[in-house]
Order: sequence, then C-alpha cells, then structure tokens
Amino acid sequence: MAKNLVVVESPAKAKTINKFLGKDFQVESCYGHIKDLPKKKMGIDVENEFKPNYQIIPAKRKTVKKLRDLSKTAEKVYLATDLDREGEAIAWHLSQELDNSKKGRIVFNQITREAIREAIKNPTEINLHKVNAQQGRRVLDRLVGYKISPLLWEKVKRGLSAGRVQSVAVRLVCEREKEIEKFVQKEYWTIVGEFTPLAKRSLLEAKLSQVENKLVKILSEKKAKQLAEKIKEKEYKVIKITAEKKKIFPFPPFITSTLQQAASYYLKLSPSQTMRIAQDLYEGEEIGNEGRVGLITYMRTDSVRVAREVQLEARRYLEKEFGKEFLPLRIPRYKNKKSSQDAHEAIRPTKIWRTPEKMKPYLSPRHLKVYELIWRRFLASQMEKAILNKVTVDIRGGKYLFRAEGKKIKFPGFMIVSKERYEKEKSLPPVKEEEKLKLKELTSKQHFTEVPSRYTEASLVKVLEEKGIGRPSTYAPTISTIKRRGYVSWRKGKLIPTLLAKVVNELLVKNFSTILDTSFTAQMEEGLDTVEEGEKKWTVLVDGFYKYFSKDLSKAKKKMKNIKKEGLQIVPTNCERCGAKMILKFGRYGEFLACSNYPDCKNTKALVNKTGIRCPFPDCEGEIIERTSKKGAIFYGCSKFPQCKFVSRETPIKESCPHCRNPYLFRDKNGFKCPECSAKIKDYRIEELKLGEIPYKVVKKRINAARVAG
DNA sequence: CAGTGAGCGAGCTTCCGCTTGACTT
Repeated sequence: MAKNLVVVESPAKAKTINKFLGKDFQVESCYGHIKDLPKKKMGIDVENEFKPNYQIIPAKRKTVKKLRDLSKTAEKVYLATDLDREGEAIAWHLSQELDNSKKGRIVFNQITREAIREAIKNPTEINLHKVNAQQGRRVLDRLVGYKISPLLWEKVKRGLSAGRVQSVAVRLVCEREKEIEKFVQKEYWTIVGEFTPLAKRSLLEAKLSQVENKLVKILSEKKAKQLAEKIKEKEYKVIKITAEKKKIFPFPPFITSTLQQAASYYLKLSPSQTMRIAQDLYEGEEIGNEGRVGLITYMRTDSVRVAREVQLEARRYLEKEFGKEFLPLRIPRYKNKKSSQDAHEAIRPTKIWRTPEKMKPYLSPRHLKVYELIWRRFLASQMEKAILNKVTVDIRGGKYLFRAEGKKIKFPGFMIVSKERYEKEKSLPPVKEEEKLKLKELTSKQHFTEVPSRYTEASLVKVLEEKGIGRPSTYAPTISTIKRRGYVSWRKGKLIPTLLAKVVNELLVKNFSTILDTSFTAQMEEGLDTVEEGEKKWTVLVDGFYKYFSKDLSKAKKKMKNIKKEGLQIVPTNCERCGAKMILKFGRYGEFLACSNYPDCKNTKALVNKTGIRCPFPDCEGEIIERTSKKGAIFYGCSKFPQCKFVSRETPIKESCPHCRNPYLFRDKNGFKCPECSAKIKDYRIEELKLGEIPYKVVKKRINAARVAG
C-alpha cells in the first residue's frame, strides 16, 4: 500500500518524526525554502502590483524532483513545514510543485508523539494571509537591497551592499564608535573609613555617604583632600542596621540570541561557532548503545516555551537530585517577546538525565561546554529563586554619615546549578545598633568613568534581537556579511567600523533615513501583521513603502555625493607630479590616496597607520605599522615586509622596556608587560595611544609603471 | 586556537530568510 508523505524543513526533524509515525508514513525534508526570487535580477514587476517571479532555487532542483516523484505515488501529502510566516510560504511553494490532489497543511510547535499525531488528525488549508505577509517581507527586502546596493557601486565602490538588516547593524557599530570618540574620561573620588569596634578586633570598612544630610559627590583630588582633612571626628556610633531580602530569579531557557551571548561571554565563542556546535548537538551524536540521538532541541528559535511534559520531567529530576525545596511551587512560565513567531520550543536538552558528566565521553571539549551551558541554563530555569540577605550599616559621627553594605546568600536555589546571575557574598563584622566605633583610618580612592565598550559579535546580536531586527537564522550570517563587505574590522573580539563603513553609513543615513532607523523593521512588522490578519493587501503595504522609497532613490541618484569620483579630502597632501590635491578613495585592496586630477594624472600612494615604533628584530631598519588582514582582523607588522616577517596581534605601546630595552610594550591588566623579557611593569605612567589618534600618514610612494599601449 | 600582508580607478557585484551538504545552477 502507498505511504503517506510528510514534508518538514529539517532532516533531523524528519528522522525524529519518522519514528513517531510508523510504517504508513514517509517523512522527508525540503531543507528550507525551495523557491525564491532570481539571484541575478530584481524579479519583481513593480508596474504590475509588484508581482514576484518565484523560481525553484537552482541548488534545490534535485530535492524538489525527489519530493515531486514521491508525491505522485503517495496516498496523501502532509505539508508539515514550520508554523511561522516563512514556513507557511514554504508550504505554499511545495503545494505548487508537488503532484498530488490530496494535500493537507499540518502544524505543531513541539516535537512530541502526542503533538504530531494530533496534527495529523487535523489537517487544514494553507493560510494565504500568512503567505502574503511573507511575500510582502520578501519583496520589500529585495527592493531595498537590490536598489540601494547598485547605487553604492556607482557612488562608492563596486561590490558593496545595503539592506534593511545589515545597514542598521553597521549603523549601530558606527554610532557606538562615535560615542567612544567623543567620550571624555572623568575622575571621581570616594572616601573610605576603617572603623574598629571598641570591644573586638575586627575591622569595618564604610564609605562616606552624607555630610550634613547631603549626598557626597567628589570630583577632584583637591576636593577629596579638603574633605578628608576636615573629618576630625573620631567617635562614631552605629545608628541604623537595615536588613532586606532580595529575590533573584533564574534566567529563562535559551533562545538563539541568548545562547550566542552566553557562549560568547563564558566560552569566548563567536555566534557562528556557537551555531555550528549547536547544530551538531541538534543533529545528534553516537551515544553508547542508544545510537545517534539529538541532544538538544532546535537551535534557531525565538521562543522560551517548554513542553509541559518536559517541565514535569525536570521537576521529577530536580526533586530526586536536590530535594523539594529547590522546586518552585508553581511551574514557571516565561514570557515571549511580542515579535516571537514561536514555531519552536526554547533551546533545551532533549533528555535531562543526559547530564554533562554522562555525555563527556561522547563529545569534544567545546561541544561538551556548550551542552553544559544549555543543560544548566534549562535546569536552573525550572528551579526555585535564590534569596539574598542584604545588610546596610549606617555609622554617624557629628555631621558625617558612613555606610557599609554586606550581602549573604540565604538560600541558593537555582544557583547550585547555574552560576549565571550569581552575586558575590560580602560579609561584615558583627555590629549592633547603638554600638560605638572608632575611626582608625581614612583613605581616599580615585575612580574613573569608563569609556563605552565596542560591540562584540554577540552584543551586537543582542541589540538587533531587542529591536526585532533580523531572525535567529540570520544573526550570525549578518555579522559575516558586514565583515565580508569590509564594513567592520575586529580586534580581540570587538567590532570596529572601517572608514568605508563610516562613509557609507553617513550617505545612507542622509539619503534613506527611514530605512536606516532602528524602528523601521518594527514598523514593517506591524504592517505585516495587518496583512496576516487579512486586513490589508500585501501589495498595498509594499506600495505605501515604495512610494516614498522610490522618491528617496531618485533623489539620491542625483544628489548623493560620488566618492568614487570626488574621493574624500581628509589628508592634506598635494600630488608631487602635478601639484593637485590628493584625495582618499576606496579600492579593491582598501583605502589609497589618488590624485584628484585622475584620469589625467594617475599618481597613487598607499595609506598606512604608523605607530612610530621601530621594528624589534635585530638589524631591521623597519617600523611597526598597523595592518588589516584580507579577512579584516587588525594586526601589527613590520614596514619592511616581506623582507622582515615581524608580526604581533596585540597593540604595541610606544615605550621601551626599562629592563631589556625592547622598543615597545603591551597593555597588561594592571599596567604593561614586555613581550621580550616578560617583565611586568606597573606604576609606569604611559600615555596610551587611543585608537583614532594614530594619524593617517603617507609612508610610501608608489610609482606607476607606464603602461605600454598595444 | 588560529593566526599573517605589499596590489588599487574593476572582472557585473547586491537583499533577507528558510535549511544543510558539496560535479551539476
């Protein structure tokens, strides 16, 4: 007898569902989208209600043929793609390409035997409103990307790109850099008193908090000294002890963005490395005599939802392992963001009893660490909150009020499983109210406000996710794209906008302010919601957008500055051949200086970031200069390359080592260290070269060989 | 734990969102 055909998106999912459905069913995978707009053309008929020209994706022809052949002989076809917008569109494309009169759409958002069987019993029709919302999204993105990108080829550099998601990502990186550039470090001071209880020997440290009932703020060393000298008072009294309980709740289970952040923070993995490893865990490993089993649920998700039966299983496990007091009374329910499409569960272990310890023999160290992160986060999310005891001690003497704060964990709750959200304990010596104290010593401490830090890949993903820009399947690829296009370089895991990014960003913000706004996607989503509700035609939505977009576009074509021709005038140099100004341009291999008289004068010069530090290699006359690898990583090398092969990944500081006379030092935690004799140098005042202060300087002249015609 | 380059005015580039293998478009 012919089997029923079930089509899902992922092959690992197909395998699992196959086990649930038995021999009357054949479950196959379509590997995501099967149809799309053509790659080399716009593929949208703007004049004719934006009619999209969907084609089978060339690389998917084989897959589609296989599914079509299977559908011909199948008893019935079930389209079981994901229940979100993209999944509905895939089902719609499949229904166009598969050959069977009995086609039904089925949906489920958790992969359990019950959920699948229930879905099979209740097939429905494809939701065309949802499909239309997807078409609106697809067409809008294509218009934005394929109209603005060619404009950048014309105005700035070939091969550049722009898009609803990537251009906002680049903008965020650029704006953070602006904040860093304009940041002015400010100092502030605190005064700390050491008190001794009269009876015992212990010491109590407390910070000066108020003078004459006014909060203390000290902004200079002078003020700190003046104030400290005024405090003549030696006799103090504990006037108040306040104890309060603080509840600390566990984090919800992981979704894609939070997994990427945690793996970045704790394991120093990039979002793409994290996803690669999570994919392996999802597809499964050979576990003892179990064969190949998936260790975690699907890793591209925006939902914190967990199947009820799994929560109950977790509670049984927790009660057995740790006891009843570690279970919350109520089964926790975490809330999704409004923008969540909720097609998959949260990222969690498929079986809780597969502890990291038990999985150790089967996993690589990295895989094990990511698994452990997921396992612990999930388990903790099902546990009781932690309770902290916070104590505040107020000490008064005359008009001066000092304050000390202590923290103690009263009940660890979820913290015995996960150290995330852990707070360090700080104990205070036992004192009583009314107790008399003596001020033994007074010290003032200098502090500085901290410069905002650059984005890491994961923290950029976090902001994108918060603003609803991009989807779980695109966070990591978006970062790769802006790297590949030369919009960001990176050093020690931090993203730095290139000059190219700053220039392109300024042009885009000026000419396409609506699309470059971080709220643009949210507004688009609102529109798509009305399409999904059937309240608006998708073509009307796109038309509303296209009306002003095409105006912006034609205006930009005329008015946008042409960097390709005019260049950037940031370096005041004249051409030594014809005397004209030299201007900066973006070439195939990065920035270079070109004569503004081009094409009459073809003189060019290279641009190099100098450090002013001589090369440390013996007998080398070179200088250390900043370089960027082909991929975009920043490093330091010798100007005499390739004769001299000196390289360093760390930023050298122009100050020679007092011990071995090496010409430069590296930053260290509390000062500097010498790479040669590994001496640690503290108390050594060195003005650090701030990024951006390194001036662009011309170090090399390049003579163009005359081209012989013919 | 992998990492690291000189060029240069163009070879036809580009979007976002699903999903994994990989002669094939």
